[in-house]
Amino acid sequence: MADPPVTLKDVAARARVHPATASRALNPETRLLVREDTAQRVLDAAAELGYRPNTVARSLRTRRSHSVGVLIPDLNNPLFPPIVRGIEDRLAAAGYVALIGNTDGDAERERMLFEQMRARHVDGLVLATVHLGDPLLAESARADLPVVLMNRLAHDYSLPSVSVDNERGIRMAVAHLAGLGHTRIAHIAGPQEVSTGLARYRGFIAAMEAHGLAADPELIVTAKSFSIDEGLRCAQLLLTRDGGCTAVAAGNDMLAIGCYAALDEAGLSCPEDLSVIGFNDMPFIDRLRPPLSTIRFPHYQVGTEAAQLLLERIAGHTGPVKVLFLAPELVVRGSTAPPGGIAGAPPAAGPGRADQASGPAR
Amino acid sequence: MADPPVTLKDVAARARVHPATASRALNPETRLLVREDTAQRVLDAAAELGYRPNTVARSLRTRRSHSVGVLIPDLNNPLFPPIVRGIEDRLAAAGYVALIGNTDGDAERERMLFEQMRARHVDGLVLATVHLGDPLLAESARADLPVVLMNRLAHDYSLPSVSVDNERGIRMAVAHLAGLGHTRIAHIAGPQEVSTGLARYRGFIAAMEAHGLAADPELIVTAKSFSIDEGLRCAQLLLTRDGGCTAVAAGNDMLAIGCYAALDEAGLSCPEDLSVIGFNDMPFIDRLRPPLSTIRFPHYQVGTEAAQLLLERIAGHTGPVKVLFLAPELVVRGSTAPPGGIAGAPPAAGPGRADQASGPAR
DNA sequence: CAGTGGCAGGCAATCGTCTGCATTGGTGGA
DNA sequence: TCCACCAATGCAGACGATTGCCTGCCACTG
Repeated sequence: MADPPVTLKDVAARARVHPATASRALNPETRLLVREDTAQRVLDAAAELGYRPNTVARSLRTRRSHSVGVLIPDLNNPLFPPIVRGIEDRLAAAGYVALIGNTDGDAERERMLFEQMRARHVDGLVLATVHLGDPLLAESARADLPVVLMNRLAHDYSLPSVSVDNERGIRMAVAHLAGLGHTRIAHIAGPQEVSTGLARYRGFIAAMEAHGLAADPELIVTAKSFSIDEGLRCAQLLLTRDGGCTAVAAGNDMLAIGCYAALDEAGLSCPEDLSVIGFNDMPFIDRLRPPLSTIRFPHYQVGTEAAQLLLERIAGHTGPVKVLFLAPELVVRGSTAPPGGIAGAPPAAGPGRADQASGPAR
Repeated sequence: MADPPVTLKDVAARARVHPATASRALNPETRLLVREDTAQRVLDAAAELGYRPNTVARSLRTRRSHSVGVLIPDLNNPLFPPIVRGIEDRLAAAGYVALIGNTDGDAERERMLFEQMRARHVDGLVLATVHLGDPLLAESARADLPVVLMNRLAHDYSLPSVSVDNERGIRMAVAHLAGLGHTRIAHIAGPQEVSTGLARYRGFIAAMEAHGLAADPELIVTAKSFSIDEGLRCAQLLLTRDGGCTAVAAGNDMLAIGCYAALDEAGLSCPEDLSVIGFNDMPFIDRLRPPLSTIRFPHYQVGTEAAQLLLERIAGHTGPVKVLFLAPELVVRGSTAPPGGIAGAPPAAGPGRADQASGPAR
C-alpha cells in the first residue's frame, strides 16, 4: 500500500546518471557544474517520479537541520501568537521550520527545552525568555549556536536582538496622560529582572521628570510577573494609597487588565475614576470595555525581524551585532480621559474603528 | 572554540566497548542484551562526556523523525494556542516535537505545508483544517501517514478525531435561551463546508424543534468564515429582519464578537436589546463587556487527546478508529438575559469570577 | 603531434546511529 | 569428551544525500 519512497538513486537511475550528478543537478547552487541538458533530464526524472529529497539524510550530511528553536514563556499569552507567526513565516520562506518551546517562566523547564533543541541540532535559537545573565547564553556561545533575543536585551549589546523602544513607548504613554492634565500618575512596573520591565520603569521615571512631575515612590508598584493577577494585586495596592492617583501607566496590557478587575471590584469605573494605559496592544484588547488605550508595536514584524537576524547569523554573516529597535506608537482608545472624568466630548470610540490590530500580512 | 560534538564512538572508546554495544547499552529497549556492569560503564562514560545522541542520524537509520506536523488555520485565532500547547506538551512527554503550519484557510498554502511536512518526514499529522473530502486525507492514507482530525470529523468515521460534541453544545445554548423566555432565537451559522459549522447548524435546528420553537429561516444566516467581520455582517443582516429576534446563538465566539460590534454600531446594547451566546469560551472572552455567555469545552485537553491518539497510531496500534467527543459546558455570563431586558436581579457578574478559563494544567 | 587546460561526470568516503549476523567463550548434558 | 547452546559483544552494512577528488574526453595551442 505505501509506495516505497523515491530516493536520489532512483532519480539518477531513471536519468541514467550517477547519483552524485543527480544531486548536483537538483541543487540550484551546484547546477552549473552539470551540463544543461543533463540537468534537465534529472529534473524531469525527479518530477516524473515525484522525488522529494530526504531532509533528514541531507541534515546528517550537511550538519544543517534547517530548523531553529524558539523559546517563549507561554503561547497562551496573546502577545506571542503574532510574533511566532512572524518567525514562522519568515523562516518558511527560507526553508526553515520553528520548534516552539514554552518555558512557563520556569528556569528548569527552560533548560530542559534548551537541551532538547540542542539534541535536535537546531541551527539557531530565538529566545524571548532569557533573564539578564542567563547561563544559556554562555552555553550557546560555547556551542557556536547563533542566538537572537526578542523583547530582551543583552546588557552589553553582545547579542543580536529585536525589541520595541520601551523607554520611548512609556514616554509616549506618560506624555499622553500628562497632556490630558494628569499629575498624579502611577506606574505598575513589570518584573525588574527582565529588560522589558526595567526599561519601562526607567522610562517612566525619566518621562515624569521630563514633564516636571514628581514620580512619587508611593505610586510605583512592582509586579512579580506580567500577569492579570499581579496587575490586580498591584492596582488594589495603589487604590489604598494616600493622596491617590488619577491615572495608571501599566507595564503591559495584562497588568492593565488587572487594573480593570481591581476597579470593578472596588465599584469604580474607567476612565471616570481612573485612566489606564497599557503597553503592547495585544490582539482583542480593543474589544474590552472601555477599549484600552495602549502603546502599540508591530508584533508580527518583531517575529519576522528576529527570524531575519537569526538567518543572517546562521548563514555566517559575522558583521557587527545588530540590535534592532522598533518604533512604538500611541493608540488612544476609551480608557484614558482627563482627570475627574470626561470633560468634553467622549474620548474615543468603541470597537469597529480602524485602529484594530491589523492581521499579519497574509 | 566550538567543542567537537561527542559521538557514540567517543563514548564507546571511553568505555572500551564497540559502538554497537554502547548503542545497545544506551537504549533502554535493548539494554538487557548487555551485561549490567558493561552497561553501567557505558552510561558513566556517556555522562562524563556529556553525550547527546544525534537525533538526525537516529532518524535516518530508524526512519522515525519523532516529529509530527500540525496544520491549523491561524495561530492568531485565540482558540488555538491552548490546543497547540496541549499537543506540544503531550508530544514532548513522548519525545516528540510539533511542526506548526498555518494555512490561513488557503487550500494552496495547505498543500504546500503538507508537502513540507512530508519532506521532513513527520511521523504523523494533526489536522484542524481539512474540509470534508479533502484530497490530503487520501494522500496521507496512501503514504501510510497516520492522521488525527481536530474539531473536524470524517463523515464516515474512518479517521480518528477529537472534537467537542457540537450538537449537544448548541442544544445547551438554545435550552439556556429558551429557559430565559426567548422564542425568537436567531442563529449565525459557521461555514457549512466544515463539520463544526454544519454540526452546530443541525444542532440548532434540532434544539429549536425540541423546544417546540419555530426555526425561522429568516433568522438563520450563514457566515462565510468564523471571523469577527463575518459576524458583524451577519448580525447586521439579522437586525433588519421583520419580526426581529431577541436572542442570537452564534456559531462561535468570533461571530459573537461580531454581534457586539453590530449592536454597538446600531446603538443597541447587550443583553438589554439582544442576548448573545457564543461557542468555544475563547481565552479573554470573559473580559469583554458584557462578559460573553458561551459554551465551553476543554481546549487544552483537545490538544492532549489528539496528540495521544496520534501517538497511538504512530506506535502501530491498529485497533478500531477512535472518535472522541469532549463534553461541552454552558457558561452563563452577562450577555444573556430574559427578553426585553433585565427582569429581576442582574444576570451575571463581571470579570474576576471563578469561571475564567483556567490555564493549562501545569 | 604532444602537451595543457578545462569541463562533465563518476567514485567513494562520510555524516552518526542502529541492527542482523557472526564470533567468542563458557556451561551443561549426553 | 564432545557438541549444542546461550549470553555477551564485535563486525559491518545499511539509511540517503553531499562533496572532495579523480578520470576521461575534447579542444586548443605551440
